[in-house]
Amino acid sequence: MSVQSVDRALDVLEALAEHGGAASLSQIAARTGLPYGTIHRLLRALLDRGYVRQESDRRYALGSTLVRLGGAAERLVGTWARPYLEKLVALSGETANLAVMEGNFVVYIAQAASSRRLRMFAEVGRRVLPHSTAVGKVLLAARPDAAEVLARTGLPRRTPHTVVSAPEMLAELDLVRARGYAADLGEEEPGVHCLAVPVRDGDRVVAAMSVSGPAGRIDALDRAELALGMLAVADDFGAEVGPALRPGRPAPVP
Amino acid sequence: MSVQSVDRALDVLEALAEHGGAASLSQIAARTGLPYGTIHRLLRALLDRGYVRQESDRRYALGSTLVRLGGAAERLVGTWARPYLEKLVALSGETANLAVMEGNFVVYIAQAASSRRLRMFAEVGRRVLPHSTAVGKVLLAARPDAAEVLARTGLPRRTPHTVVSAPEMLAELDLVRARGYAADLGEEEPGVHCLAVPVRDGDRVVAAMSVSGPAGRIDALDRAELALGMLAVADDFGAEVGPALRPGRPAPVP
DNA sequence: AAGAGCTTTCCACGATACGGAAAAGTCCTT
DNA sequence: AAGGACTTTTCCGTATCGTGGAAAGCTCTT
Repeated sequence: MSVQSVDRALDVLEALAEHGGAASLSQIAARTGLPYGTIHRLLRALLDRGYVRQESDRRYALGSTLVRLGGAAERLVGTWARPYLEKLVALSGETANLAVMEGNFVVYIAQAASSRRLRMFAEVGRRVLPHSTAVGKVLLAARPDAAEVLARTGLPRRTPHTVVSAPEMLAELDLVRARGYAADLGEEEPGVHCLAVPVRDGDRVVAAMSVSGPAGRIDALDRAELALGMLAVADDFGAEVGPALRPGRPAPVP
Repeated sequence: MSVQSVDRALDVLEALAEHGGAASLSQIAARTGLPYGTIHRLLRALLDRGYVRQESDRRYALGSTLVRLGGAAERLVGTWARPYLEKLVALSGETANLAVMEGNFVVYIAQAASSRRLRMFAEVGRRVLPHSTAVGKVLLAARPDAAEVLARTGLPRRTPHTVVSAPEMLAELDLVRARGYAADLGEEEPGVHCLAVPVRDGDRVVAAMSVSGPAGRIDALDRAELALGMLAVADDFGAEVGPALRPGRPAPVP
């Protein structure tokens, strides 16, 4: 139920992105499994529009049109979210993020950085699996099909603390639902702890907001109290812009 | 020599961007001239991949995948350009930008900010008409079809200093070609002056670099001397990464 | 100089996207 | 509330448009 050539063109773009933004035709072929002729034709189409540029060594790289388009998309999402994320920064002193579910992945779509010297690096645009992050757990906890998602993605170990057993994760999701927030205690990145709460549009969870920082500083905070404050911010945000984040369809199966 | 459905899908994305990132199906139809059924099918394909989101009022908006891709593209272009832009900042003390021509527009694709308190705001991703900016004049001066571009875009007045007559602008472009750099003396934004130089790949101008800041500070500098320094930096940059900026096709006519 | 590897072009086939038109849904207006 | 106008979504037969294998053309090694 989609357009083959568009789908493949997007595959090509994403293959480029995963190669750090630049790759040769054969590298793209290896990654996408598409025939050379096809890739070349798609690249020409993207080239004509500035979505891709060709370097002097014939490799292909993501082009400047994407900078503009991505900027527009980011501004769109960012303008809505910024004031609320800044409230979270004020509340916690740590970097705040907004994330949504995209297929089986979690994508960070906006950020407000803490003003502290030691702080989380910008990760707007980053895609991670849900099982090893606080935002992921919140989003997963809201899905009736959480078990299937985990079955599809697996629970790869990211650090010694990552929860790698599906039943254990499902039990933790019950806990998340019960207390209304999720924690990540160095499960995605060693030494980095996070707290996340759901953003609701009515009774539906459409996104998650989190604060993250060095383990020591996060653990020094009263977790339940901070979560309470975060929930208030997230509820305000959800009431204002929730509908705009609502996904078009339930869950694309890979 | 391109793929119809990919081309149209990109038209749809760009139509969305031009509507401020969100638009209804019929608005997209009005802008692209494509039949409803076709647009709907393309939107579904983009929806499935997260390039577009559907809001609760059924309007379509640019999606979060674009944030990720745009970020990757920006990082890519930025990495190449940063060291050179920073040299310009060191040279002038002002914010430096890299811009390319995209169709009839000028797009800023990278920036290095001045460390001064009063400085230009980030404008990566911004699209402006060429006649009212220093980078625009440099890029226009390099095109044999400058007159046609001006005829297509017009020369809308942005400030009291904007040059709004095409013959006058063409005369100024001659001057730009002759002396090798262009100036914008408050023609795009009141009180903001810029100096721009071409980035060459061989004998071809593929981009422009500029420094911009408050009128007083820019005017205090020796313009010819600064331009000379900037040209040296731009030539180095062009020699290293010029080919990657080379546009794929001449100029899409709107 | 010649080869190996990668990129680009070509072309006949048929799968795929097209798009008009009808159905379904939504939102004003009376 | 109910009708009507508009917008969005679905449908389906047809012709077009994209497909991909294979050959030609480059470029950089051995």
